[in-house]
Amino acid sequence: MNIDTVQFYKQLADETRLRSLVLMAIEGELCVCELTHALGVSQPKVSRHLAQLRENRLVRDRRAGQWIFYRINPELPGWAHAVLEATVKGVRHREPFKGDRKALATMPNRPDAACCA
Amino acid sequence: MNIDTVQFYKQLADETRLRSLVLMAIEGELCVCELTHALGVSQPKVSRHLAQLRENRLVRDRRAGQWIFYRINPELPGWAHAVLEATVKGVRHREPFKGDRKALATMPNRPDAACCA
DNA sequence: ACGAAATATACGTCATTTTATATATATGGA
DNA sequence: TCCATATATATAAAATGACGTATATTTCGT
Repeated sequence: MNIDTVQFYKQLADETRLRSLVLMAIEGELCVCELTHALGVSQPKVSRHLAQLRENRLVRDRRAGQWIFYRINPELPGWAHAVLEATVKGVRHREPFKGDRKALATMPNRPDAACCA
Repeated sequence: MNIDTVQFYKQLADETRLRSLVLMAIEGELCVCELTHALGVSQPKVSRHLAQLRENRLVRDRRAGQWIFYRINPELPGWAHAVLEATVKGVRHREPFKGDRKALATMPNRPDAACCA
């Protein structure tokens, strides 16, 4: 797959998008409400940033009933995957990324991506 | 070394800065006039972006006579180096990065970083 | 000390990006 | 059909970022 390098990095250059990407890279598919809860930001804010990630093809979405699950686009070029992997390794034990996973883990009534396929 | 992740990616999210970083990652130390020539942009533009990279500690500078040589900061955290390496591997054979190296190679009166130490 | 070359900074302006708030759309269940 | 939940979009204001042009600073050679 092809991708503009600067545009790719512009997507990583925002806290909301970066935290969403790191969380998806670690946890796999996540729906908007899970991301909203994990990051502790407003729903429109998450939604807008996810739309931007989708437009730039960093992520893909899938509707499952009332939920829409987002995941890292598996068709990203190899170097982009490598960049994301290196980032995750480097920052996953730092804040706010660490706290995001904790908040996600304690979320009540969490929809299960696997069961809604 | 410590670095803010979003701030790091903001530095990569601009064409002039990204081209400069990729060129430095491949060629090693470069002075402002070499970057100006290679990228084909104005001197103040290059200088301003290099200053920003220095302020965010992505690069270090070294004065050698009338020239100031910039290089990737070797003290960047490992994951940041990995990100840069992956990027270089992925984009070095694409434009404009490929052309930047060609323009640098054909630059007349190029100062030699090694001889000016 | 003076001029030339290399580099840095200041200023005003324009374009892009992000945000909050409000509202619209879509889905599922009663 | 009606309501609740999940998600998306519109709008306008605010913040941020990049740019060209002009000028300042530093260093070297004479």
